[in-house]
Amino acid sequence: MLTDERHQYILRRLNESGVIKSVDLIERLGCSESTIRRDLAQLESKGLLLRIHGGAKLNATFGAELTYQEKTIKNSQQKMNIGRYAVSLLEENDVIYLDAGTTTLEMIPFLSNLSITVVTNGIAHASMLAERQIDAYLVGGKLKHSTKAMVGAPSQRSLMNYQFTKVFLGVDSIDMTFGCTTPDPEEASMKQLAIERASDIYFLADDSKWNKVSFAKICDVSDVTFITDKISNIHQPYLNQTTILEVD
Amino acid sequence: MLTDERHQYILRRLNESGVIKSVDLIERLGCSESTIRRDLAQLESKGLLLRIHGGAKLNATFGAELTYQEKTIKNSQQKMNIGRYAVSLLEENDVIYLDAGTTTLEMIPFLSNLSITVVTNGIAHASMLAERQIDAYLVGGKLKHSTKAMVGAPSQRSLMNYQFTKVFLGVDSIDMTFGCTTPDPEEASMKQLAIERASDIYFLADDSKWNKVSFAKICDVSDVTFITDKISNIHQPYLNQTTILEVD
DNA sequence: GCTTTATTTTGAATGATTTTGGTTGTTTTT
DNA sequence: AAAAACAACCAAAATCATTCAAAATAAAGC
Repeated sequence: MLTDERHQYILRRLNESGVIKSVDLIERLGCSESTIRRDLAQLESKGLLLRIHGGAKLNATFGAELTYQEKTIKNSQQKMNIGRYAVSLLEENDVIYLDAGTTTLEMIPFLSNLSITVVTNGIAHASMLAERQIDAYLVGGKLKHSTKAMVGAPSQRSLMNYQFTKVFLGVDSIDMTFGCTTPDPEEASMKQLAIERASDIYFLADDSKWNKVSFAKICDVSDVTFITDKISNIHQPYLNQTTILEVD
Repeated sequence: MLTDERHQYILRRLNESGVIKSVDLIERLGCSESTIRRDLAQLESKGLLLRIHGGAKLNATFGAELTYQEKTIKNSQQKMNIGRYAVSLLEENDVIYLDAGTTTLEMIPFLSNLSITVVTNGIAHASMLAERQIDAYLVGGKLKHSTKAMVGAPSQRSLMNYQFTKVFLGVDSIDMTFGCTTPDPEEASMKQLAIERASDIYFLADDSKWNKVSFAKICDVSDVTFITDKISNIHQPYLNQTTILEVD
């Protein structure tokens, strides 16, 4: 990984979130503590960020927005944690399905050097997998512009050619009574089909997804396993009805 | 491989991803470290990129915001002309196949606002088509890392679901007696299959592709129509045996 | 046409420079 | 006081600029 790539990643991450931990950068970028420390020192000397104990934060000129940013930071760090945890569930020679979506995208940096095969319906996912030289198959079909995902009948037919050991899906909304839902019915169909093609189904969901309902139903909460954080926010009844893996 | 071909490839990769590693270029272009270094130095002196330790990045003045089209103007007038000409052949409601590869990529900027449907096996193509909100279908199958193209048996099966009005293909080498050839047999198979699925077949080829031979044969020169420039460089016998459209 | 002679391009070798990951011991936080 | 994070340093690795000879290409002459 190039120095400039790291710098850009750090700044991007910082801009969308406001704060970043060194340990997260070390793990996510896959380089040593020294390197990250040097990166942060260099960026600070250019006035692009302020170092704090344990990481760095945005230059204080944007002070007013900090509260909003602190929210988004959590989301993006959360997603990374969820991604890492999801990958830790994998075993040698697994064949997994990676649903299109930003949360599942966070799994890919952790997939390098594992002997697994990935099937996905996300263009961004495919591109990232190719760059990291991970064995991957892409589901064919109609390209959905807004999410760069493959959906529709041909995609579903294409998906039926495969059988998976584990399936990782993103989801928009989770509700105890209405189940898992998402705005686009065609995406919901794809997810349903994937669910039928493996026994281990994982939904990746940060805490913003809970207690909401969208248009199209995917499945009931009792059918799958959730990988999430902030289990404290989740209403008690969920815990009895579903399997929830908490990411620390 | 010609100097200009390398330069164009470097700039294209740069436009796609923003940064590029020297080692990647060495491996992909199959030439020595010195050559790549010289290339990068030359392109930097023209102000087309900025060298960084380990590779190069986009010139900040070009910025990420410049459209693909604008950047291409500086880089490769030739291929852009070929792309524009190819698009001028399209009619309302055409269903076309766009082969993966850098030359066919040049068609996409001109496709906006046409009511056509595109099928492709290139990840980069799909991404670009989605950004421009062009109706597109992606062929499923195995992802080839180096070219980000879909190849192999599942892709071929996937391709057989479609029928096209026009097919646009890239090609590595053209020779009057050996026909059209390309280094990877699997890519050759994909092209062959596409050829069978339409009556109007166009090969996009700048003048560096002529009078060369690669490993895997696609078809004879008499079977297809070529879109090219610099017709003066092309040996006379070609003109009798094939259809060649010259781009001005 | 063919051969010989410049010119350009390329790849390898050298040593200088930069980047990197680990180690040390110190400082900060809990 | 223990754990985590830190800065400073060092040696190994990667990348770099420079040089030079071989190879490929173009030009000139026959």
